[in-house]
Amino acid sequence: MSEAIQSVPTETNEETGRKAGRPRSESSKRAILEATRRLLTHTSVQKLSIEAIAKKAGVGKTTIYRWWPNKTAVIVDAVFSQPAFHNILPTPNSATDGIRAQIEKLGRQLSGKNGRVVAEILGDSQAEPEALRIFIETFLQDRYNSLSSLLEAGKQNGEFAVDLDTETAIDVILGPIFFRLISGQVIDDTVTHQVTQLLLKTLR
Amino acid sequence: MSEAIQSVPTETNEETGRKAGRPRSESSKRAILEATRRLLTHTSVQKLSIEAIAKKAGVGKTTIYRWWPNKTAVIVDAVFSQPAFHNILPTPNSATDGIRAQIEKLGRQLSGKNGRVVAEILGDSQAEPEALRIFIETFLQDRYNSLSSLLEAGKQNGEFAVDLDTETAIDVILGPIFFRLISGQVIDDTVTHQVTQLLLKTLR
Amino acid sequence: MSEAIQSVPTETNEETGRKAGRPRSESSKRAILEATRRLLTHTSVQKLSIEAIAKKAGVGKTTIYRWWPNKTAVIVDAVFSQPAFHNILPTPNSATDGIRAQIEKLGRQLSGKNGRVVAEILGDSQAEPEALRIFIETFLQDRYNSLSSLLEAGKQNGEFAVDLDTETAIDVILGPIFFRLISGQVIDDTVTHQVTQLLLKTLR
Amino acid sequence: MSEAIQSVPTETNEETGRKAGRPRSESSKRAILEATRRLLTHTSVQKLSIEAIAKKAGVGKTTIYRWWPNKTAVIVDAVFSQPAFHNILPTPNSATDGIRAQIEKLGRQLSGKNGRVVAEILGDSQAEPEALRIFIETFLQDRYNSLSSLLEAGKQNGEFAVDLDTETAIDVILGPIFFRLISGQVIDDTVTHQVTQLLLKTLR
DNA sequence: GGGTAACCGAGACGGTACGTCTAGTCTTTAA
DNA sequence: TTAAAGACTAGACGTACCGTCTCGGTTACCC
Repeated sequence: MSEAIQSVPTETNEETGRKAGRPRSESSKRAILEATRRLLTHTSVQKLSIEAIAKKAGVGKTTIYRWWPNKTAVIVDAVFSQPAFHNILPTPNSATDGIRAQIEKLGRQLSGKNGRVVAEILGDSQAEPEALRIFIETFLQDRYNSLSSLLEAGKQNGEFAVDLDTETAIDVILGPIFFRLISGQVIDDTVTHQVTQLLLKTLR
Repeated sequence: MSEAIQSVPTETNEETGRKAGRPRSESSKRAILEATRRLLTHTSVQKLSIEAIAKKAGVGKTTIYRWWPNKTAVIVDAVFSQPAFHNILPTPNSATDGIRAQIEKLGRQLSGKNGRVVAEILGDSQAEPEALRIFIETFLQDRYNSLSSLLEAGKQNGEFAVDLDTETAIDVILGPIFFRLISGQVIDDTVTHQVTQLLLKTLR
Repeated sequence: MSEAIQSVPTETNEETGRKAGRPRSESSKRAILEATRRLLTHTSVQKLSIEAIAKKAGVGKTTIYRWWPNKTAVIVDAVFSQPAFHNILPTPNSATDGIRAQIEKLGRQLSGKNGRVVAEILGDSQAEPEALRIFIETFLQDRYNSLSSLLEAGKQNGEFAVDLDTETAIDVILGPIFFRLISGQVIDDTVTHQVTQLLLKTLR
Repeated sequence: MSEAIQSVPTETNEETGRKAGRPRSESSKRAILEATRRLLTHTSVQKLSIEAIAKKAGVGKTTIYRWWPNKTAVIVDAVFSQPAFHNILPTPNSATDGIRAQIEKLGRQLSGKNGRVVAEILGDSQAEPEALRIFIETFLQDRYNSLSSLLEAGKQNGEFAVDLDTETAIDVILGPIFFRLISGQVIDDTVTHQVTQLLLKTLR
């Protein structure tokens, strides 16, 4: 999202590397994302309005529309740019451990207030494919790729069945957590642990 | 007021169970649900408006608000009252067969256009707990109960592991299908078949 | 409905003048008028709704519509059936005295809260000729006729100029009071007295 | 929010008197008033809706509500901004002539279709003091002031009685015309002429 | 005393308009 | 050229009443 390049109009200053005209205000960007996060603690994604964000951030609506295509994009940006949603995990000892770690991390990310917000974003995205695409690219893709690698590795080193279909396996791994999320059920360590136990049996 | 004794106008008729006043128009109800279904083939759940339904059904807005608390309730009613969504399955030969049948039926119900509509309803419900409750009661509960019974039976007759946690098992069974639904991936017979294969191994 | 012609159904009883069927409920009528009066102390004529009257009177809306053609008719009935609006004055000693009495009585009737209600009724009637007709017949006609008689008598006995145009004279007599009413100015004894003084000079 | 300092965006420009932001659209304003006038030729003031005006003018409802507090304000604006309602009269030879001219002008303004509209506006205003205030300021005040000046002048130069109460005199002058207006009687040159004849006698 | 006609209350019906809200766009001045 | 401000069209929201209708049920007259 951040430094989206877009067009090359009006020359460039050779020395400073700056473009002509007023530069983009980084403080406005920060204010918008911060305002969005704050507002999300009190309102649902659907009820959150661009106008409210603009007002809270002390920013014109146009400024928001200039940098993000729609409401969902702003929210996705605001939510998933938070450190808690970064998908960095230590290199695992085994594929099994890696998958276990992935599920548990996901479970923690989707629990509590944060989980609710993600559910609402995901819910909102059901109506508009473009928003869903952004959600997937920003949040889901990473998890998907990690799991894919782990599964392939596990199949090669004998941890998992060789004839295991990777795509299906990923559905079975991610599905239960997301199902609990969208059906309004609690997600906590006990739950993720039990799911993991059951699943790992399957993959062998 | 004064001497206006003249009978007590029978709040509710004890015998017939009828209330005073003009009775609800069944034809209006039908028109509303039918209009909703028709409009959903061209519009998304979010973009569908009560006003459009009223206009299409030739009905006053008030009539809709009188009988349903909100848009989602109307849509849930319209969609899930269709025969395709009834959860009637023949008594299975075994718990395994029963679960397989449930997954495949669910897969068929959530494929194609119908699936998209359900996804949008579910998405919409993420913002409002009341809507989610309606969705669960109307659609999910039945599937949940059926699976619960089948799993218990399977545990008793030795088809499934005795220490299997029923709730977790259900999450793992329903999760993958719903995950594909809300992440915008195709759901078809091949997919459900592969998921079923993988899962049934787990439950033993 | 169907076979309309046949027989002459019950017409009217020759002797008693009663029709067949349940007679009009006098208690309902009273309740409606009373409720209307009560509500008018808190609401303006325009904001007063038939539904509110029906509810307050414990009466079906149909009953109101059966006996009065519209809201204004009910209100006119409710307001002008009050004793304070009866136009009974003692026989005057002279035409001059009679007119003076008429103006002062009118002034008293159109002062304070009652005046406001009449102004609102009159205001409402500007939009619908039928309502205006009812207002004139119920309230204005009497005053008009009385003044007309007094003026004719005055012309005959020499109190007023013989060439005085009666219609114009009435406009000039009633006009000032009503003008103050609708332009929101106070109407009290001082005002009516001053108007009377000025007018009576004119008529000679 | 944080360090979003960057200038104070100049609430109002001191020199040009312009505010920040897009200025009011004069063409929308014209379209609204024009649409209102057109619609008033077919509908009564009460039945005229803001929605109809907005639609006819090709304007959002919000734009109307932004600039006028209510329906009556729009209509008063639309009606009384017409040249026919400007109160410009040549300097009269005498106070008597001046008052005669005022009455006749008023009579012409309140005759026919225009008169009906004014009556409806005035009627509507009976329910809401704010609307009445606007009506008085926009239409009545001018006439009132003119008459007041003429009467004072007449009293000084001996045309009228010195002890004449100005306020009462104005009530007596304006009253008859407005009374005919709101009681649905014709207003034409004959009528105004007769009223004038009668009144001018009084004032001496 | 049974028939029947007009009444009654309750309240649902198709509509219209309200005044508010938000979306996404447009137009201005200032930086 | 971008920013903030704020006006613009468009259209849905949920509410309030309108005047009509359709029920079950109640009188009061008529034969």
